[in-house]
Amino acid sequence: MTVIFSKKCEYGLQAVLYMAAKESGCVCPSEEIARKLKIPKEFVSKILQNLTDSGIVDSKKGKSGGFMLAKDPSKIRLIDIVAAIDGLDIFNSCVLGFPSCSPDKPCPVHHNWGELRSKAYEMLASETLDKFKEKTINKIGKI
Amino acid sequence: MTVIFSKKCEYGLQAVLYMAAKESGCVCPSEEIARKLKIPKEFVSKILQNLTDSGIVDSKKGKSGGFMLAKDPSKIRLIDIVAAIDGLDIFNSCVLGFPSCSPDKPCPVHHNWGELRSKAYEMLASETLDKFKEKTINKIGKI
DNA sequence: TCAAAAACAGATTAAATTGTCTGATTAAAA
DNA sequence: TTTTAATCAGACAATTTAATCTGTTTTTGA
Ligand code: SF4
Ligand code: SF4
Repeated sequence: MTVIFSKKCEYGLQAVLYMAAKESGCVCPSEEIARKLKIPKEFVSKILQNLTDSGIVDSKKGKSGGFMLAKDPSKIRLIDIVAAIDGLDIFNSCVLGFPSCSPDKPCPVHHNWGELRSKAYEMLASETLDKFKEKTINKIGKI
Repeated sequence: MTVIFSKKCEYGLQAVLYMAAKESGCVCPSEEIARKLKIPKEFVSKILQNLTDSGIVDSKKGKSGGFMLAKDPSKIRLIDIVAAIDGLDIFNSCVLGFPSCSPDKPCPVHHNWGELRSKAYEMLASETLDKFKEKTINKIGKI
């Protein structure tokens, strides 16, 4: 059951939050991330490779290599990860699945849903990763 | 790309809204619903059979048969359809996909997301189908 | 009575998503 | 210099979801 984001996106968000909670610049191998978040290693590795292409994370090959954030946490928002993985189409789509949403043909829940979409976007766009550090540590456990 | 609900659920919601927009008690064959909503006939038929089992719609077999609402539109809420098809688990799940959500281990967006979930639930639970008639007609076209 | 049109049941296929594997390349450390 | 541990690329497998098909039963209306 999908809430909003694909598994790929959920794992990507979790992984990036995890990295942001560590000392800045420190290198995390995908094995560590997978173990801490209890998600498949190869999968998270693939996802982080994607995010590397998107310029959100950086990677270091070879022994004692791994992934790290490409920018300062204060420069990364959750919505950036969502945009890179799932895209931003959800924020223009209808909950009821009606095609061609337009203001002159509003669906039955248009007003409410439009507002919720905006709030959700705002939630993901207004704060940067550095704001989440403590809560991430509390949620995931010791880092 | 799933917004929140599965295709099954989206189609179910649309079909029920469609039926509620017609004169009460009138019979809609799945072919008509599929044509008007531009969704696969066999699929919507399956979904309405499910909703029949759930007691939300009723069916009439044989020639000039079809589906109809089992109760008065003022007795049906959108959340009832969601509950019957996708279930209500989304309203207890985390957007970030973290397991075991609990108040003492809130995830980084706990407060915001909790509020959005409640608002979404409210949107689907507070009004009954009869309130949506006009808007549905405007959205789907002449009925 | 009988042909047509519908729901219904259940099997099957198709597509998308999720997860795994293999091997190549790279770089650090022993 | 060689071993080890990592990313990376791309194929592959498994699972879930979406959609279709086949046939049966039921009912109406010609
Ligand atoms: S106008 Fe209606 S159909 Fe379009 S997104 Fe808003 S709620 Fe959905
Ligand atoms: S507490 Fe955190 S993890 Fe749990 S549902 Fe709320 S936001 Fe998600």
